[in-house]
Amino acid sequence: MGHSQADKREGHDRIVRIAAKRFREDGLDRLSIADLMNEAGLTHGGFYKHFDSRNDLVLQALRVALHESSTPDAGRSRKAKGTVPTLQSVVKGYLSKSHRDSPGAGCAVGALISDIGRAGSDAKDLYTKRVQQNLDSVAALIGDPDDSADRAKAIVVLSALAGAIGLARAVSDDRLSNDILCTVRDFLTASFGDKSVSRF
Amino acid sequence: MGHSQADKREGHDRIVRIAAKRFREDGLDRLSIADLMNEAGLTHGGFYKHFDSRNDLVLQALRVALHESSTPDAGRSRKAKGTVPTLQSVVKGYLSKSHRDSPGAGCAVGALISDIGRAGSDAKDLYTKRVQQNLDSVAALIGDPDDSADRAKAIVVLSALAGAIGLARAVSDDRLSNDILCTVRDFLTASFGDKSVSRF
DNA sequence: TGTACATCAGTGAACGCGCGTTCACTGATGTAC
DNA sequence: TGTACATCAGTGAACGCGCGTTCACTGATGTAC
Repeated sequence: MGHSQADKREGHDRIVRIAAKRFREDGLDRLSIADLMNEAGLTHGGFYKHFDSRNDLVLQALRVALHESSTPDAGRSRKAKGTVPTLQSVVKGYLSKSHRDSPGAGCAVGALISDIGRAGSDAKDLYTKRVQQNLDSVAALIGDPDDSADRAKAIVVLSALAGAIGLARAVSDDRLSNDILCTVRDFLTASFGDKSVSRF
Repeated sequence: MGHSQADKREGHDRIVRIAAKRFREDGLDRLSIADLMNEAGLTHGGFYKHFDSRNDLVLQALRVALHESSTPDAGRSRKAKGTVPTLQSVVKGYLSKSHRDSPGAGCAVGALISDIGRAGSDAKDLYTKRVQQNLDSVAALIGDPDDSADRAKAIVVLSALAGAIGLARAVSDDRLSNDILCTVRDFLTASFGDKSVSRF
């Protein structure tokens, strides 16, 4: 338990990273400061040496969660992360069982979709920027990010991805959950996967 | 403030309906029993004459929320509700601004998608049944609910609807929010709207 | 139809608990000389 | 290089508050005679 400046930065980062994970798993409301600090190996009193308030933490952790899960990477396997992403590889990773079962390490746009609708405007703004960036990335994978038809396709892809991962996580029937993952994955790769053969 | 059996039933229904609305607006965690009873015109102590516990309320209200928002109707305008639903009319209602802006009166599958993933198995089971029913309804609108290709299309439609309404609510940029609504609406009606010209 | 009585929906004070936040304190860190 | 001192990350008790839940009580309802 050091007291140096480097120790503080390290502790701060650890707290934020844990929160970024827990928020994606449990939503923005359920994580208590005592639990968080305990998980970080600290006591709850020190929290305010790092953050102005709980809401300050939410914003910082949300920023980190959104950052470490930029869509083209979220859910992709470690192996796939070294390679050049394609729409196929992104969709395959996003709608994988491992991504479904590890929301804390996955895409915050998908994991927090209902929560952000009820959150403050600062959180919504952060989220919105990430969605815009994701639309750009996906549009670039499909074709030309400046082409409005490709942007439209990207909107459809993002909506289908977010809806499918959410439904797959919500549903208690394993067969149905897997079915949602596979069906939407196959549909998106078939419809948008190949730049030259897009049917939309 | 009557004390008759009819009064009790009426009060019970009122409490559950208010909860069903508030849960869709604010999620399953934020509604307090005191607030709920107050909104129903009662005092908090009487709550346990109606429910075993808060979780009992959650389950009853979830059941009602899921029931009064079976997908083919959720979000459809009052005018449209009298007519025979088509995929077009359902999609149009679901991805309308009025549905986006009134989650408390809309589809619980969309409004609670993140929340149910973190809820208990009873809640997940109720939700899952509704999703299955919605898949059947949508598959019937597209073609044959027993045909696996039409079922696959229904899965895509439901995922896109849930993702689009969630994103449209989460995003703070009005232009983007409207764009998501319109783009996904146009895509779904163009791709699945006409039974004879489906391209998937 | 009228009376006596059991039931029970609704009331509001009270409970223990966990929450976010504050604060006086400790002791390692980093700096000035 | 060694010493004195200011800083400040981390500690843990304490705060007020709102939560879900319990309970003794009230008085209208519904029933038995």
